[in-house]
Amino acid sequence: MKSDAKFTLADLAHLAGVSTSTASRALKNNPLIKQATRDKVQSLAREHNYSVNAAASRLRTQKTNVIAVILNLIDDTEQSISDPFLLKVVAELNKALNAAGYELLLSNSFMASDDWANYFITSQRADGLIVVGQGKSNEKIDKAADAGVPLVVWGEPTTPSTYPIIGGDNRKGGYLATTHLIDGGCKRIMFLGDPGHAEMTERHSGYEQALRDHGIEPDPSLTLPIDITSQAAYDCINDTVRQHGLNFDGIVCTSDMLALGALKALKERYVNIPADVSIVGYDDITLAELMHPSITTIRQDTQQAAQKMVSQLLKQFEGEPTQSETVDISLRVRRSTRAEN
Amino acid sequence: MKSDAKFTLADLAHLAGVSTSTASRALKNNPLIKQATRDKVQSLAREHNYSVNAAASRLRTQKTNVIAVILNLIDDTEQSISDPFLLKVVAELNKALNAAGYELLLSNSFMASDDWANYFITSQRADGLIVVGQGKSNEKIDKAADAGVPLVVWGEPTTPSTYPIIGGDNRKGGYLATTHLIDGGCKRIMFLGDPGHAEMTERHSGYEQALRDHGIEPDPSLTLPIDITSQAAYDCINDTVRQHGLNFDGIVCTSDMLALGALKALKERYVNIPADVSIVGYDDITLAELMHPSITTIRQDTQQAAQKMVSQLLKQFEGEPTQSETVDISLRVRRSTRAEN
DNA sequence: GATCGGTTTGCAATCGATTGCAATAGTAAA
DNA sequence: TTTACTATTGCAATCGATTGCAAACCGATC
Repeated sequence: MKSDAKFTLADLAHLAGVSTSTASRALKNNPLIKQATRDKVQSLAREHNYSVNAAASRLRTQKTNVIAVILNLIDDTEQSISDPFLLKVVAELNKALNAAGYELLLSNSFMASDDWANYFITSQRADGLIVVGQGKSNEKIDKAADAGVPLVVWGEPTTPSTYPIIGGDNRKGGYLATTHLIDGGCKRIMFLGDPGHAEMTERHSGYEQALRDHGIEPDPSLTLPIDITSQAAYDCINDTVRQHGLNFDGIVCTSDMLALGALKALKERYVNIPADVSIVGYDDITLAELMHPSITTIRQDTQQAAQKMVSQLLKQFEGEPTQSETVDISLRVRRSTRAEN
Repeated sequence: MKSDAKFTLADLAHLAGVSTSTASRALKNNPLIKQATRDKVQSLAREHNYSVNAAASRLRTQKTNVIAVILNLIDDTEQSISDPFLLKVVAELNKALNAAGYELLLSNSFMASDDWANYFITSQRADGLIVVGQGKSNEKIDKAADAGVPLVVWGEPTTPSTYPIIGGDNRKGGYLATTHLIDGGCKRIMFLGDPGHAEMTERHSGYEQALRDHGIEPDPSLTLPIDITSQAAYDCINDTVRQHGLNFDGIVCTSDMLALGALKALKERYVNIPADVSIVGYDDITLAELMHPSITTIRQDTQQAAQKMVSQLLKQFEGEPTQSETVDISLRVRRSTRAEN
């Protein structure tokens, strides 16, 4: 179409026969401006494909309308990047942010400099941060928060913090999963996850609580600390079975990806799921339902999560107080666990 | 830490006892400036956590160093957003872009206005676009390209276009997959995919070619057009088997997600994979290996893809000519297909 | 000491939109 | 016709960094 020299507000104003101030106000429907003038300017703008220069606008208003979303990956595990759950969260965030008039700048903890406050905020690249995943240390997050950066985290909501943390009720999740296995008749239930994560620690507490509530003393040897990748789960199950035989009849996994890895290892050994071993996953990724058997799991409402995160972030812009919040979780019973006895 | 009023280049320059011009040049290691001055300014900058105001810089230089990545989803299928493959591509793009000094603004075809040129480029939100997925119509892409937007697409590379398209050799992929099934003894091979996609059409051509090359006349009734979601594949296989029985012994799927859906449907009917029916997927997502049986698939090198896309985009900034490119693909043989006869 | 070539630095304009405040137009009342 | 307001509009400064061009500086040479 057209690709003339750039068409600025000044040009538009000139065409409309008004000043740039009027044009600017007219474009944003400022009631100071007469309706007729507004209509005229707006239609000319449309006609000439005018669009506000974001750089100039940001400079002047000191507002970017951009939120940086940081995937706070643990190591260079790569794997974590392919966890569908994280990406579902990002997709939902994208939606929620757009609905609120913000754009999403994607980043991750390897890429971004360590000084988030400076890199994103001081430099006016974004107005706030959403950190997906607490990681094993809160150092960078705390540093940014201390510097006054508007900030929300997806993680374990009960973690003491100066910023709001949104997440599922992980203790309850662990409890639900474990109880479900017990109800299905499991006696020796394994826990698979990375205790370095606050979320996982909580799930583990729920797990132990459930056992005790049902008169089972937790056996520490059944808690296996591993990275949250399916490969790690696969290897871990293989090792365990090789060394101790099938000394468990249920597994609580801290993510569906782990469940998939465990499932694979067991199937290859012709262990019947769920008859011999029942498995519960976490997150309810799409794949959970597609597996054979489909995987019983704890679903976290990612849409609600995204909305809460965005809302808590916006509150900070308004100077309102914020707080950590819990999103709904629920047990999705499928075929990888036995029906209640 | 500190949260004084903002610290600008002027402040920095003042501290260093130089002008802003000198300070600006010193920061970017401009050889015009004496080394000693550069060092001084730079160390002061570090000391005071100075960081360039991106908005101001962008306004002045007319360069944002941001690339918008648009997930060009078909409908509001939602599903497509959860396809791990697309997200893997985005992750790789993020890496490649960062390496080239760019940031990634994430968007999708529902969110962004229809006028990409205006919304992203004219408004100085980004310097260029990377569109992931051709979608069923090239309308928006063509429109943006016509407007002179630097642009790269992930799609079918042989599509005639004025912009570079990066993608696997889809015809070859379809051919490889089909040939592999034939080699394994399959006689009646089904093709599952959405013919609305240019990529899928090519894969289908490869499929037909392979059949003919092996003396099999393609049976049109074995080509089933479906949306690219596992649910669609699941339903489709169920319908087919219900209506016609198991009138096929191999399936070429245009994505691993489809393969998963098909696999599930067949397993539920106690069809033995691969003995009764062999399945080949496409994309080699992480899950492909974790399934039981693991899924034979066509792997597309996403890292290479991302690098090529970024490189083709940068070329446009340099005014150099560009061209569509093909990325490596390869057959990953796993357990969902029979060994060669 | 004046001149010259090269090295460093600073001046001032510029990118485009926004907004506080002043100015003008418009209307009704006096 | 003035006055008194109110409804509209415009002026000009501002956001912070960048850069073409001119100026200042430096040591060396004549």
